[in-house]
Parts: sequence; structure tokens; C-alpha cells
Amino acid sequence: MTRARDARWPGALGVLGEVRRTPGVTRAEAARRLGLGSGSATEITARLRALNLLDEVPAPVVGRGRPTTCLRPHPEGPLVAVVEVRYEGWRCALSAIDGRPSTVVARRHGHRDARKVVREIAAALGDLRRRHGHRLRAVSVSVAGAVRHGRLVQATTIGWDAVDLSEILPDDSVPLLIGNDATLAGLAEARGGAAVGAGTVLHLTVEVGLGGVLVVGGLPVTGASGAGGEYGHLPFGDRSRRCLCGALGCWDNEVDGRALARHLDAPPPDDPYAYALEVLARTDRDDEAADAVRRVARALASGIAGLVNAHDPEVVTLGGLAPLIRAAAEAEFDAAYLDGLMTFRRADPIPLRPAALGEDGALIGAAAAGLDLVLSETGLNDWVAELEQSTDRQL
Amino acid sequence: MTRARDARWPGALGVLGEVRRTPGVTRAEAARRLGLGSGSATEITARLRALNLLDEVPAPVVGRGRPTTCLRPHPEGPLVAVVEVRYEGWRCALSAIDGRPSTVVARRHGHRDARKVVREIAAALGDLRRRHGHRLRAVSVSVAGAVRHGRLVQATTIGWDAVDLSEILPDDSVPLLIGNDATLAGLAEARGGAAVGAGTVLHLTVEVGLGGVLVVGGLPVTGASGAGGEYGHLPFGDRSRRCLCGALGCWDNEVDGRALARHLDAPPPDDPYAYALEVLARTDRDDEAADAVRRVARALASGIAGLVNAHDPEVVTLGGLAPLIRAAAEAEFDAAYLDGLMTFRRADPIPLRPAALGEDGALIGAAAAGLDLVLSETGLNDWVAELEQSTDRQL
DNA sequence: CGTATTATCCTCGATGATCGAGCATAAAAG
DNA sequence: CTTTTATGCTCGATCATCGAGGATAATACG
Repeated sequence: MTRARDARWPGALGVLGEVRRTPGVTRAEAARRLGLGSGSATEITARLRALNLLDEVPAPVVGRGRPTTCLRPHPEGPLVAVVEVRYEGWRCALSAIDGRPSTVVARRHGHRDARKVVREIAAALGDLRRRHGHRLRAVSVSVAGAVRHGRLVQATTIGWDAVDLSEILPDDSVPLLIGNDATLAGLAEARGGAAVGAGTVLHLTVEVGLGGVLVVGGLPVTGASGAGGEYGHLPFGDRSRRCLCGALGCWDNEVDGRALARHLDAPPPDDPYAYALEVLARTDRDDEAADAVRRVARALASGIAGLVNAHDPEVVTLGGLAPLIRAAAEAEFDAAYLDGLMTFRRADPIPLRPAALGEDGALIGAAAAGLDLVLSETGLNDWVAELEQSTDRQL
Repeated sequence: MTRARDARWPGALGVLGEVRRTPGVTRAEAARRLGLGSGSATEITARLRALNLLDEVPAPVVGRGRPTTCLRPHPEGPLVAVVEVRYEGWRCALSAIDGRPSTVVARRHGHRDARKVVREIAAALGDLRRRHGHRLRAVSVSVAGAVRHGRLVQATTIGWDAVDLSEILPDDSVPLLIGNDATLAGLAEARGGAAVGAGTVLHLTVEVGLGGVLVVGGLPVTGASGAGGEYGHLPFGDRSRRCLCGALGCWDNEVDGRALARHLDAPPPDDPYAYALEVLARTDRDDEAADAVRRVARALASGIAGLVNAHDPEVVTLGGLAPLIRAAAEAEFDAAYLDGLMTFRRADPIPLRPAALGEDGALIGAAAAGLDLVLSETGLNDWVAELEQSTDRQL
């Protein structure tokens, strides 16, 4: 039975892609978008159904004509476990091939002991593996820190040093992906959020520091080792200030709660995100707060303008505190943005849009990254091989 | 004969790609790299030969075994005209599908009257079209200025305003590509220069101002309208200085001959490139010049470090004055580079390499961009259609 | 000089995916 | 109940690739 080894996936990848892009597409619509004949559509969907990859249910009737079916993830189909590690806690979710993660476990942590958190997550993932067996095809982790070669190398936000997150899985029988939270959120915005359809998307998010990613053609530009998108460590800021990351003049330090605290002559806040929210909330009655927010807004907007000059995105999506900062000091923000643009861009400036997926962006992006792997040629070959083994076992 | 319309190019694109990557590859070697069987190789090369796309000549014998053939551009194969418009003049070259342009015309211009230059280039291209007829499949132009939607929108370096370069061709029977010179040089370095083999390459070049591009997987990240790569207009510089581009604090103004002149309290030079060369040449006997170069080196290196943080390239290639500035102030340059890197990057910093293609980078890159079009599925379909028409005419 | 070795090329039948024509089917519209 | 419309299914034709087997053209060696 070497057939499966050689299996190629012409057409099938396209159909699965349509299901991901538009969960619940009808078979007819998917075929139309892919330019497939009805014959090919029949064959492809039949094969995918036989492989437990797709399920077809009668579509709601809309007009006359023979009713078609809706394509959905198969109830016994592959799953991706997604984990989000944040400042204040972590959560774990499961996603079928439609890329819609549903939360399974969420827990707060004291963010002191990285090893303890790793053990907790490992337990949750072990549970999922026991429950879903071979259906669990990948684990995709979003983490608030710099990631390199699948390892967390710097997480000043959480207060962790380099942590080897590969220990959340006992072995490498399931592929493990580690991604930066801002990168994954940007991926999600580009694929199915505020920037759907745009070819080049710049996503920037301010939480503690600033992160982001450039997404080109639906793929994040993550660089050679996966550490791309650390826009917060561009030297847009004060060159005499050393960042926690080790570099000088990082933008990171000019746009978040720590910057607000400095402008207000307050001590560095314990939780800069909460602090920023608090300052933002009182700008209408506190002139000093409003002034600090204006300074931060200018620093943020002029940097964004520079990145627009450099990258020429079709749209910029803003996550985390960024839309709030803009809203709180819109005039200063927009003026600084325009002032930082090259002249030829001023007539029709690139739109800055608030992120559409909010808190779930990173989780959805992690699911997308995991599914990219599972629904690739090799991923599907593995799935088929596993499927044949398990049917062999049953015979 | 609708066959040609439907022609797909499985395998053939791969073989043509190998010929581009390694001009003069043997057929056996190409098949090996592509994982093709000898049967497929025979069929594909035979088809490409019949279509005037490839020529096969006996390969020099190396050992025993049946001798193979070398794959080369067909003598009647498709051509790309490449044009480079620079500060001091322009030149025009022709490239076969091996992507090695050979110069045809070169002329200096007073860079005053853009329309006159456009007419001169149009004449040269008209000449090429008359001589080569349908073999000329694309015109690819490299220009020292910001390009958007195939138009030159800002060329402060040359001293031109927005110029519609589409007038260098009388009609649109041949596709016209316009690209920024630094972008194209970076493309060339990534494909066949100092960064061959690297997946993510950052190319930066200093001439008058600074340009560059990020090349990912052999494709330049040029953004939504083609204006990507204007790294010179990131606000790494003095926020109180307005750049000619219209933005504030551009890096552009800190790294070239104009910056050197400022540091030396000299008036803005007419030809900042020549001025920079002159200053660089006298650093060994002129302390003030050496000091100015050190300041520029620091500004350049710290910006590069920021971009390395943000993009995580595998290698950075430096063109134009950049390697000279680095060489003239190596200690300051390297210290500033390291100081601008995030801590985890310091142990094994991304290498900065001088560009390998020198003056010809942009021209070679333009040829590459043109060939990407010509050797695409649609480009080859067009070629076949044209070929059939001309044989029909002869019958 | 002739044979062995080596590496490649060519031929040919098998495989598998797609396509399109023709027919079957399932709904609404009349 | 028939017509209209949209879709699904079947089946043969086409085409690229693959792999096995044999042919070919060079060197190496006796």
C-alpha cells in the first residue's frame, strides 16, 4: 500500500483552503472559485470525505436548482491544539480545519515560575492527546515574547528568560509550533480579520511594548529564525535609553504604559498594560494624562508612518492599546502620521484600521499556523498514513 | 489549435528555473535537482527545444559515463530589454533567459530634462524592438527613485518630479516593468549575488540617501503599490529635520554625502555621492573627515541593527557607499551595530556582507524581474501563441 | 584493441488527475 | 404536473509524470 506515500493533493488543497477561508462554503461555490468542473469537485470531495477530512451536509436551500452541500470539517477529522501564553495567564483551545478555536482550558498564572507554567500546559496537552489520539495533528503556541527557531528567547514582558517551550510536549510525535503573539494576531487579521483580501498587511499591536508583523500574500514575514516582526526594537526612540531587550532607543519604550508613566513622572508600573488603560481612561479630566497620551500617540504614529514608507502595506491593522491611544489623541495621532509620510503618500494615506479579532487574534492565528502545517502536502500524507494504520489495526 | 491556450508548464518551469539559477547546467544535473526521472527530463527538454526556449549543446566530458548536454538559452529564444536610469546617465541592455544582461547602449545625461531622457530611451528601445521583433518579451526598468504602480513618483536624487516612464514604450504590446534600483539590486544579490541561498535577505544601499529591500524566498517584498523598501524614510534620524521626501527625521539624511557635509559644516554638495567618496578617501589624513565618517557609520549601523531586530534576515548585503563607510570606520560601525541588536542576537550576529554584483546589481535584478514575467505560465503561453502565429504566417 | 564500467538518454506502458459532455437529480416557479 | 434552474454524477479522453528496461557514448583497464 505505497499509494498513500505518493499521494499528491492537486485540487484537494484548494478545496480545503476554501473551507478554511470560508467555513461553511457550499461545494458548488468552492468549485466555482477554484475553477473546477463539477466532475473534479465530486471526485475531490468524495476523496476528502473518505479520508475523514471533510463532511458534507445539505445546504440551506436558497432558490431553485438542485440543492448543494456545505463543506465542513469532518467530525473525526484532524485537530490542532492551540495555546496562548500571556502575561497574566494561559489558555488552550482546539481547532478543527475551519480554524475556529474553541477554548478548552484557561488558567491564570503568577507568571513567576516558567517551569511550573510549562508543566501545567503539558498536562493540559497530554489530556487532549489522550482524548483525541491521532486526530491531534499539531500544537501551535502563541507566546508574548521573542521567538527563535521555535524557542522563546526573550520574554521581558512576562518576566521570563529564555524558556524551552518544547517541553510542553513529551516527545516529537506531534509537531510543535511556537509563534510570537503579535505575529500570530497579525496573521489572523490578514487572513480573516480587519485586513482580509489585502496582499500586504502591516499589523502592529501595543500591549507591553510593541509587536507586529508584515503579512505578504497571507504568509507572515517571520525572517530566518522566526524572530521577525520585532518592530518595537527599531530605534525610533531616545537613543540614550537602553531597552530591556538590550538595544538602544527602542520604539518599544515610547508607546506603552511605561512611556506614559515616564511622561507623568510616575514610577515604572507593575502592570504597564493596566496602567495604560487607567491613564487612557482619565484623559478627559486629567490634562497631564492627556498630554502624556498625546506624546505617546505622536511617537506611535510617526513610527507607523515610517513603517508605511518602508513597507508600503495596503492596510495597517492596529491591535491592543494602539486603537485606544489613537482614539484618545486622534488629532495628534493623525497629524504625526501624515507628517511622517513621504509626500506622495499624503494624498491618499494608507488606512489604519483597528484589529477586528480583538483578544482572540493570537489564538486564531496560532490555529491558522498549525493548519498550514496540517493541511500541507506532507501533513496530509501523514494523516493518510496514520488513517491506514488505524484501519489496518481494526481489521 | 487551442492546445497552446491550455498549455500548462509542469516541470518545464522548474527546468527553466534551473537554467536561470545556474546558466549552463547540464541536463542530468537539472533533472537530479528537480527530482525528475530521465524520461521526464527528455520530454521536457525536447518540448522546450521545440519551442525555442532552450538549446542543448554537448557538455564538456568530465569522467566516464555517457556525456550529457548543457542547457542554454535558445539563440532564437525570448529576450528581455533592461534599462537602468541613474543620476548621471542611463544604459540599456539585453538579456536572454539566463538573466545575464549585456549592455547595448549607454549614455550620460545632464539629468535636467526628464522628457528628453525618456525620448532617448524610447528610441533605443524602438531600435531593439525592430531588431528582435517578437523575441523581445518585456522591458524592465531600474530607476533611482520611488516607484509606485509602475510609475516613478519621486526621484529627488535625480532631481525629477513624478515622471510617467510608461512613455518609453509607444504601446503596451510589450509589458513594461518599473522598479526601484535598490530593490532590483537586492533582488539580484538574493538570487545570484552575495546572498544566494538565503531565505530572507535584507539589502541596503547608500548612494544619495539610502534604499533597500527585503527579499523573502527570492521575491522582493515590494508592498501593495511597489513602493516598498524605502528604508531611507524610516525616522531613525533627527526628528526636527524635514527630508526632501516630505517626512520628518528620515534615516536618508544621516548616512550619505549630505550628512557628511553637515558634519563638516560644508554646504550641501551638488553630487553627494562623489562628495562622500572624496571625504572617505581622505579620512586617513583628515581627522574631521574621519570623525564625520564615524558619525555616519554609527547612524548607518544602528539603523541596520534595528532592521535586523525587526526583520530577522539571514544575511544583510550592503551596496553603494555602505561597505566603504563600514570599512572606513569599522570599529564604530561594528560597535554601533552590536549595540543596536537585541541581546539574544549578540552572540551570533547576522553577517553584513558587501554586495557582490557591484554596479551591475540593478541591471541584473531588472533582468530577473523581467524574466519572472516572461518565464511564468502566462508568459510562456503568450510566447507559444506568438510562435504559432509566426509559423502560420510562414506557411 | 577490446571489454568492462559508468552515467546518461530514450522508449514505452502504467498511473492518476483533470476536464467536459451528457445525463440524472432535486428543488422552486408557473 | 410540467418547466426551469442549478447542481451532482458517470465516463471516456487527455496529458504529465514515473519507472523499468534497453540503448548509447564516453572512460578505464587489461
